[in-house]
Amino acid sequence: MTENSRTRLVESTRELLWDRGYSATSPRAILDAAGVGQGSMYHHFHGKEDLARAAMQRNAEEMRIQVDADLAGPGTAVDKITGYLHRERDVLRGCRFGKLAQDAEVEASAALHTLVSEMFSWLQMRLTEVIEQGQIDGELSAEVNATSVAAMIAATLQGGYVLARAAQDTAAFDLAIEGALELLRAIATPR
Amino acid sequence: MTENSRTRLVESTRELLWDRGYSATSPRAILDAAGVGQGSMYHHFHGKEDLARAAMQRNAEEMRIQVDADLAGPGTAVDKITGYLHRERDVLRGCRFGKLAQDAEVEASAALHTLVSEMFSWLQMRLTEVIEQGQIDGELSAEVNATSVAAMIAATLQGGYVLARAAQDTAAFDLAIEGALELLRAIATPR
DNA sequence: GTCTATAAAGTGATAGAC
DNA sequence: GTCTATCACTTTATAGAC
Repeated sequence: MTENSRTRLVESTRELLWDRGYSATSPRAILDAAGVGQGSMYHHFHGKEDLARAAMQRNAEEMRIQVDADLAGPGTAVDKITGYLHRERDVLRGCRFGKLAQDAEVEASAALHTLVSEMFSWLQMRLTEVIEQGQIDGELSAEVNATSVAAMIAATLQGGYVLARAAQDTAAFDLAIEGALELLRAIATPR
Repeated sequence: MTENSRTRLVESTRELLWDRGYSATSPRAILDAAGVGQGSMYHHFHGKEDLARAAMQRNAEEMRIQVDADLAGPGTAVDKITGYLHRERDVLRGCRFGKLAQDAEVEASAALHTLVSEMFSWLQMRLTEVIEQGQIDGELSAEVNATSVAAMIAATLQGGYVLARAAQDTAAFDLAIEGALELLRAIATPR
């Protein structure tokens, strides 16, 4: 049972980080959610920042597995990106990393910010690879810059979360994704 | 001089809201930045929320004027949207409204959330109008859904801010914008 | 109209009992 | 390894002097 409190702390932190971000998440709220005392947290972790780091590392592991599952599957580049963008998401809750990227206290913490930064640069690299392969295969126009299209896709996803949250309606997210895919198909050669 | 303290409070709040969001901005920080005492704030406003509302209303006025200036100018639909997307921005500071859309305390306040929500629905409406006019003029393909392309453009902008902030580098923002414009031009008929 | 003093509650962290 | 008690500090807000 030695690892049970630790795990519960990390899982509670992951949920609270997702809903309220880092700055607005108090150790007290984490302890209440995990159902453990304060001493337990300071035994397993150095403090709030250290606990958040552990939670974000778990998020990164899961995210990489999910993205790889979407992008490494069979089909064309458009199929892969469509699969990635259409994956079921908790849209109104937002992106676990996107929310933290905007958090001033995360930005002020090198340890925390690095995790966010690396996640997004890895994602854009993976998307770029898929688009470049599509160009090599003659599926996508070689005229476009693969890096910028990859950035546009990652941005549409992140911005879709923002628009949906502003409208309190997932429709805005779905529309943005649809728009990106419509335009992506416009640079695909009919086969 | 009766309005001087009030104005200074609103302006300081606008800056702090932009940098730290709503939850993380304390009345104390606002007072320090404005250089006025606490009684002054509670004389002019009911409290933190009321002051934030006044600051966000000012932001909304400015935003509408700027967007109208970009989109109501001369040129084609692609020209207008290119002008809007290429407007000089303080990218690493992010979007005044996008940041607040993600703030849990803003979402919990009907008065504050409404301002964010109305801003984004108005923006998407204006972008949709421009794209629809481009389709009527035969400049843009009638095949695409104007509403979804408008959502994609708004999302690319918001997401571009997120990516740039994550990378601490405006290049990610510029790439995303470039990608969106490349694809937009792909549905424009050469003239 | 603006100030300072103060309050009650919450913050992140430490101490020490068990 | 986990608990509760406590700390110094900050939060949003009110009271009352000037």
